[in-house]
Amino acid sequence: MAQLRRDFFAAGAHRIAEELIGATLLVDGVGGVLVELEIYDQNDPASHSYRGPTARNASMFGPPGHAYVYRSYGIHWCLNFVCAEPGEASAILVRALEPTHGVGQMVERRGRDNPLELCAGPGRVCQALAVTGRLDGLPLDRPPFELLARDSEPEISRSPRIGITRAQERPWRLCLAGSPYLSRGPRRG
DNA sequence: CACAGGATATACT
DNA sequence: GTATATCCTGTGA
Repeated sequence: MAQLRRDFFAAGAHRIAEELIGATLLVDGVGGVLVELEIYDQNDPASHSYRGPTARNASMFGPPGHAYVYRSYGIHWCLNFVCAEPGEASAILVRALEPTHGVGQMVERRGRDNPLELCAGPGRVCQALAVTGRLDGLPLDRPPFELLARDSEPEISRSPRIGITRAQERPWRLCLAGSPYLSRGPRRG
């Protein structure tokens, strides 16, 4: 598998997200296969970047190929990949992984061992991979991050995004079709 | 199934 | 300043 360079992200988030389903994400050697992603672009009322830069979302307006990590509901962390298309600040939210590397460490960090729930949800992914605000703004092609391109093209299913109230109709949740590691079933948005 | 937990942002007074 | 909403999850009913 080839390491993805950060200029891979200097394109539209929609196209990039399709190419990332099935790729492998590691943080300090711990991680797995990306099976669920959501797209947020600047023309999107549900995106943090919609109303312009703030202290929290500054990374979304920085160079593509970097991480945007934000605190969710005051408790959890959520990891995004910053993308860029002309005139936009867009990002891809990592919602679920299929655990493949360092499963023991993930179980230890999460305090739970159900493999189907280890990384099924954006907050769980960050807990299992020890992603916190200290990684906000860091490049994705340097340690502790590692992104490996997929070997073959998977079947992708699209559905509405989760946990938002605006622009719910946009089918910008991308899943690896049939994966049991999703944060929710492939149906029902 | 309902809801607490609690950072960050926005919309009000 | 207060109030309300949010890219969520574990716990207890």
